[in-house]
Amino acid sequence: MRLTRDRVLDGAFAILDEYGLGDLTMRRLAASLGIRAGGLYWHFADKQTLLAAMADRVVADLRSPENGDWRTDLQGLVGDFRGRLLAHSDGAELVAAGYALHPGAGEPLDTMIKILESGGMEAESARAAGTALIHYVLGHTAEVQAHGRLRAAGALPEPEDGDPDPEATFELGLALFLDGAAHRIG
Amino acid sequence: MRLTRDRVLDGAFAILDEYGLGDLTMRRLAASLGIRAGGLYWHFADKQTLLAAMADRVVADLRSPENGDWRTDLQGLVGDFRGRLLAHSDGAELVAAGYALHPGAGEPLDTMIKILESGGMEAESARAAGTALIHYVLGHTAEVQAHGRLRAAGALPEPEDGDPDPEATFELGLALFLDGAAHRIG
DNA sequence: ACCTGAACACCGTTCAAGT
DNA sequence: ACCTGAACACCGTTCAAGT
Repeated sequence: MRLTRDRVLDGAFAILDEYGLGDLTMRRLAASLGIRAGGLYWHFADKQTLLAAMADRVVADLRSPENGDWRTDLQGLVGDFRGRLLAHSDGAELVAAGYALHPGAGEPLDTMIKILESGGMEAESARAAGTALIHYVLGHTAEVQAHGRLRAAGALPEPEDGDPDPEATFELGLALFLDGAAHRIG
Repeated sequence: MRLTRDRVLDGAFAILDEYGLGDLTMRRLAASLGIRAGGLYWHFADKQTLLAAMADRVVADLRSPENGDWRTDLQGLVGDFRGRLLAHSDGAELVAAGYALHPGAGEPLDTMIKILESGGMEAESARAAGTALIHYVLGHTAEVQAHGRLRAAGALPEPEDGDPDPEATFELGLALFLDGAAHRIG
């Protein structure tokens, strides 16, 4: 059976989730699909385009809630966004890399801006706040996933009882951010 | 003359600043130093170790101000940190990559925590706040530098008059963050 | 101690040619 | 339209051997 862009992406995610971003090579992907590396270039212009398409799929169709309470809405969106990143190995790194290409990256930023504006925040502040929030989520999640990878490889010790829970740390940082936004809204 | 670790690092920064992180290869670096690629492995265990040493040098000896006003101190530290990243091409990406290895990365995080605690913030909140702030600075700066690189390569249009100034956006996001911290301090 | 020479096991990408 | 075969121009890393 001939391949489609979608089936190539399916194969790419299979390798990503089983072996990680570092082992996702064009030659390996091609082999897993039963073709030669050169054949992939009929479906995607280059590797960067393929990775961008993967990033797009990871964050596609994020729910854009409409409860009226901006804080709850934003919290829900961030949780959904973060959940998508965590659903794939190196998901945050993948999305962060694609993020540099098409600046806005559309999906999460625009919705965040809308939510903040609906809460009464001025346009330019809302853009800055949304950008900051996305950088925070991407950075924190990428670090969590990187540590998980290193730990699995034995390059990092197992977490001890004393050290901070990443989940709790994330929520604390998010709360801090939301407090800042609330202060700006007034 | 025989090489030292320091002179290898000098050569690495020369390539980084002139050609970018993507062109910083072991073979290219060796050639610029007048040796073969294999010779580099006497000075550094592998490329990752070399990059980590570069990242350490970028953020080495950050000033840790002590004015008493936590907000001014933190703003100064962040400005210094960000300045260091901007001083080298792809500086933010370099430091962010090294950041995943030794989690705390020492330098900026510990100082931030101290400043926040001196302002009266509880320990766990201070750690979360510092982590969030570093992710924000790294993420925002990496994006600014990536756009600069893409623009230089003609892959991104020149900035128009209407669109937001990255510097102003950064300051807005930082102010928002500081407001959140102030709220938590009470 | 510091580096060469040469190899090993890979990469991404291109492109004429096949079907 | 979709892919092969084969090449091009690279990578990081290892390691016996040289000086």
